[in-house]
Amino acid sequence: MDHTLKITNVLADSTRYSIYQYVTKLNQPVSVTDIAQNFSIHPNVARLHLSKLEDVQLLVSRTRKTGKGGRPSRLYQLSEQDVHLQFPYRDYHLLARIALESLMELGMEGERTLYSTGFKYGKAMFKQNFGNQNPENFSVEEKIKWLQESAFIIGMFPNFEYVKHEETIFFSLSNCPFKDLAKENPQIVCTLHGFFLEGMMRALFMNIQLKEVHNMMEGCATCSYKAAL
DNA sequence: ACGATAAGCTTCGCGATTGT
DNA sequence: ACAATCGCGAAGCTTATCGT
Repeated sequence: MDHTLKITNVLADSTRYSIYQYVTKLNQPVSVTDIAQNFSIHPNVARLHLSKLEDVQLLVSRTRKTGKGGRPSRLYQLSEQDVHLQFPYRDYHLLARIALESLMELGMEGERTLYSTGFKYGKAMFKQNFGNQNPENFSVEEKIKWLQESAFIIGMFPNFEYVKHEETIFFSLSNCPFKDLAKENPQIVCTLHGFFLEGMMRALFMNIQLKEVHNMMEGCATCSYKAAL
């Protein structure tokens, strides 16, 4: 069967799609038992769903020795390989590469423009979703909730932690929407992503300063940031 | 080497849904 | 109305690892 058809077929099942989203958000390997418990389904069914997702390379699996004896359990996690579906066919990834390379040709000026545009788009992205609200009237916790919802819309699943006495928000991203491009040019793309995120946050927190703490391109499980309010 | 253990795999049947 | 397909659960089988 055509690979595209296979993917649509696999994701057409709502349980399977939910499992895929669950694994994406969790950003941790899951076992058949985990899925069975979380979705209240029989382990056989969970296994079937997971193996179908693996079949189309949305997930990959490996075995885990328990150290307790017994057959090792199988752990499923997100595939590093990106799966794209576009109808009709479009190649925005190629367009992004062309645009990025063109900007880099312009040197420092191009780089600065890239970052300021990223910032602008981050801010606009947030305002597009929640622009009608006045941030003045809301608590930090409520603002964080908005940020989280806004990030969900564009495929990021951040975990926020607000440390009140330090006036600081820590957060980590398990899924980078720019990962594909970041692999080719981590320095530029990750910085751009930082500016984009800062733009999003600046829509809510007027004086926020964002700093990258960990980067998944350097082998960390997530990208994490520290934002001083 | 072998038994115990734990987990995955296979097969079958049931019921619901969809297609002809 | 009937056939085909699919999701699901149960049961039994197989496989891989550990401890003795």
